[in-house]
Amino acid sequence: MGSRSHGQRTPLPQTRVPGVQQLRAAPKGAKSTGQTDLLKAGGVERRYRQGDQLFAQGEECTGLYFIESGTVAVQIRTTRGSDVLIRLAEAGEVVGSRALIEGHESAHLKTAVALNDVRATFVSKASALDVLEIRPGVILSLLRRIAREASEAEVMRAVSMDLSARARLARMLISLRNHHGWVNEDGDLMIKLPVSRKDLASAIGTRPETISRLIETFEADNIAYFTGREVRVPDLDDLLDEIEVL
Amino acid sequence: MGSRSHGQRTPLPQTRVPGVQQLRAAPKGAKSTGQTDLLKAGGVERRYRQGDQLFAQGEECTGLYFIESGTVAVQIRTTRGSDVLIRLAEAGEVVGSRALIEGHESAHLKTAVALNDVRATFVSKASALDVLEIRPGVILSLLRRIAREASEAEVMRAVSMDLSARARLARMLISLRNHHGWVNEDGDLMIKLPVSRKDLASAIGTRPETISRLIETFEADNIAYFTGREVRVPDLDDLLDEIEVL
DNA sequence: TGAGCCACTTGATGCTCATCAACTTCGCTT
DNA sequence: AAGCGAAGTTGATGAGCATCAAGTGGCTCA
Repeated sequence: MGSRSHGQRTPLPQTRVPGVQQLRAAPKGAKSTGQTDLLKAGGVERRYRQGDQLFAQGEECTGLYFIESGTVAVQIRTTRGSDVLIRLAEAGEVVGSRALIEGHESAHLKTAVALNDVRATFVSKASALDVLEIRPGVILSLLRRIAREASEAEVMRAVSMDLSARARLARMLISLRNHHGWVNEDGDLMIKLPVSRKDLASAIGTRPETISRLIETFEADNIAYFTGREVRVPDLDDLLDEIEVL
Repeated sequence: MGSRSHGQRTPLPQTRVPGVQQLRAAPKGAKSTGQTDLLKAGGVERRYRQGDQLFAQGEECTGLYFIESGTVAVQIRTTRGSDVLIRLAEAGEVVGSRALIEGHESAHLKTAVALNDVRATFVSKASALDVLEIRPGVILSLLRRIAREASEAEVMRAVSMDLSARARLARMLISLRNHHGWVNEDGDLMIKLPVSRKDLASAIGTRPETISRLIETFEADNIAYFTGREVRVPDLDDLLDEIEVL
């Protein structure tokens, strides 16, 4: 458990988080890159209610989804029926890029479900490829996005593996802060969990019981207080101390 | 520990391996896609001896490396000085794609070192971007590669986490088979480990001591026999039984 | 040839977390 | 409001693996 700076409090916006987190710093949420607008111009808006699926494992890949608002969970179903949460895709991210990978019909390996009301721009594979053929700039921008996500996932995998469950939960909370965090009237950081504890557990590779017990220890250590799906973090630096920085 | 088909023996080439492994099936090693040849045309060949670094963490990203032959280890150095092996890049793969991500000077997050004699085509960032501007097909091909790697890493991360160390080692061996496996005179599958046990350990998120003990159990169960960096696998199906398929 | 170093092995011990089971609470339906 | 199922909590137990420590063997270098 490495000790960190522990200096001044850092209330809301973009705190320096070392390591992997750097990758997330740049144009993630915010508005689209401009370049990809061209791509989205050939798409249609789709809306989903909480629990709706954008696509399901085994279905044919038909196109890309640009998430405009809301949160999408990307899961994989194991042969034994349990769902593993692969990632949470937030506004500004792209889901379904596998559509572009394979030349011909290929099946989705994952399932994407809306965790709340979601607005997304769907761009069919054909339409996407058309644009990409004639507009190099667009695809370069898309490449950057996907390369970023690739790099992130690679590092995350390695880093996650030799971190304690406690540290992984801390990491999860911090990464949720970007899209699901705010500051309440007392100046405390608040985070609204977009998923159930079961999904939270599967996202960090542990079990719901363990999540419960970790919550217990977090509260005992005055690091984070959980009530339902709301989390209150009295001092962000204390939470940052937990992530055992890369 | 799920029981599998256990039917006929499968000697050398492309066995069906379920789950993640599917992703690797397609154009991985083999020859380049043709499209990327254009990209490589603007590059220069570089040669590295065992132990040489292609680039190091902290250095500026200057371009892409297409690995023509040999094996490259991509590592990340933690703040406490220990190296974590992120991935092994084999012939046909691309290393350093981060060069394209950031617009301006950006530092490598990882270190890439040659595990044996390596031949690579280096394409400077500027040169790459030039080609990409005018040849959409090229970038599309590059995009496919990176998207594939991204998807793989994402799934791997999730899958790896709730697998036993034993299963992860089995997985590692199977994935090494692609580029480091052959069949000996007795018809047994042989694998030449490209890394030390310490690196092997860090690659699967465990410790060298654990690797030792796992080897012990593998030998006790007649699954794989280790002598130095050579591994003999009497029956591939027995090894496949260990991976606790996705 | 021996000293030293590094990779690897082996053993003993304890911590973290999964598992199984029972119980509580919440949200939803009728 | 009662009843139900899913979500979450709590407790007891044990397996898996990290850790610390002490070896062994092979390698290089003086």
